[in-house]
Amino acid sequence: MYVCGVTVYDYLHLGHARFMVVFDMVRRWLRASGYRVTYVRNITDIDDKIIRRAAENHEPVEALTERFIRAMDEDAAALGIEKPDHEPRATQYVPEMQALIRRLEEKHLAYRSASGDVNFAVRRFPGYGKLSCKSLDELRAGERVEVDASKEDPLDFVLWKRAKPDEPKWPSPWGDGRPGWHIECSAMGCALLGEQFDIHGGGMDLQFPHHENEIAQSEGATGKPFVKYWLHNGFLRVDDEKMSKSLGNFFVVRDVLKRYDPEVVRFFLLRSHYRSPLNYTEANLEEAKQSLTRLYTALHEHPAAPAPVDWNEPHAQRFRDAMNDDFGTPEALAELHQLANRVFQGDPRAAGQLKALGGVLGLLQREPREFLQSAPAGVSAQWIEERIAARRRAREQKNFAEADRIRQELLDRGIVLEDKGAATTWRRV
RNA sequence: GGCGGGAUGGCAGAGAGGUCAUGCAGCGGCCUGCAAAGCCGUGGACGCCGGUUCGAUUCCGACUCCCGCCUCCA
Repeated sequence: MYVCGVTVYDYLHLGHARFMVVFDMVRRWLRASGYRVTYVRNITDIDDKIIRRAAENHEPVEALTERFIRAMDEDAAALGIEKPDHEPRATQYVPEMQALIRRLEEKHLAYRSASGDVNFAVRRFPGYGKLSCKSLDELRAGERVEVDASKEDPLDFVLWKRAKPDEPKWPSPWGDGRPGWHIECSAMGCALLGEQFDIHGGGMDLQFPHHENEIAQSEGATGKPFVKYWLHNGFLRVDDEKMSKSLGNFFVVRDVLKRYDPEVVRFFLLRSHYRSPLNYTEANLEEAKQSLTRLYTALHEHPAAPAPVDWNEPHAQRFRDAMNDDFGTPEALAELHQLANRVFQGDPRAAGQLKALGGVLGLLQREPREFLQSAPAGVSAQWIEERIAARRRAREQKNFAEADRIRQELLDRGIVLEDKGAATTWRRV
């Protein structure tokens, strides 16, 4: 499985988090289903925006990309995203890209333009547009952007860019330059997974032109079908508009994680189907938190020993059916709630299933207490225990006014108390 | 202009030709010193107009509205 990764010139935003969580889920489900999965997620570490940002910062390109790759790794790990098997960087596969471009030249699918770039000739590749259901004559290239007059067809895309002054460059048969954006995925997918592979993923917006171009490059060069299944995740929206850097309405993952537990964010992202648009609002995140808290509360009250999933059990069967039907995580999560209901009703086996099935989605693996008591701002556990002890003394003396005052004092700091008979436990709001 | 996707109860969000989504919120009860958590019970929905059908929110057609892509974008 190959998934188009991130161009590393800034911190991850929630849209990145969504595709990374989604394909992490896909990989986990395929693995749980018994498939051997090799997961490749590339890193684009050379492109116009990176070069521009590095220049603005007065730092070398490599320093910029290294910094943001490290930041990406931290954010991804926080969200419970497992490392892919391979994370190839574009700059490490320039020879493979050049070899691919040469094959395209031999097949007369690529040409050098007057500007010195090497372009792909879309009109000479018969299937162009088949993935996105577009026909070349329907597309309006240049309607919103000026077209390079040296292209044979306005929709031709660049494979190799002629070097400009003060930009990173590699020697090549076509002179010094650097690769175009689309060629890297064809080259790296081919290098790591072969000329044909099963699954290719990415965001909706990559379907055209990026993935269309990948097909043209790969199938043009090899003459063989490139990918069996294409998966495109829906967008994260803000106020019902696409969230993107160009619109400036994006939320950075690390900012969101200052306010929400990373597992809540993961849960929020899996609550809707991967192809649906998902609206980011404070209220939705809050709701995801409540919902996940209920599941952890069930595991807290009835601790479950680690155990494999019992796939013969009805809840697990429905969970599996939901996941097998195009990765239906909303229904699968509903099944988790059904199990939590069973746990609260006193079914001890349900807790084990709940935890095991949660694990399949990368959820519910923490100590419940740790989740329920995570990050109350500015207070220590000792102080909380001291207040609880003071309240217990007040209650013993039937001084309920004082007991309630202490409870409110804690609530004002985001701590909720729960009396279980004589004992009192606490959790964050 | 072309292509594609969507409209579900207060909110989020699944789904199926006629019996429950699920969670949060609401309401009644139990538990509790009072709460919280939990339990029991409960109201509330399928954009609009036609058609097919014994029956459609679920199928078909028109309409309205929303969103995405056609430019870098997850």
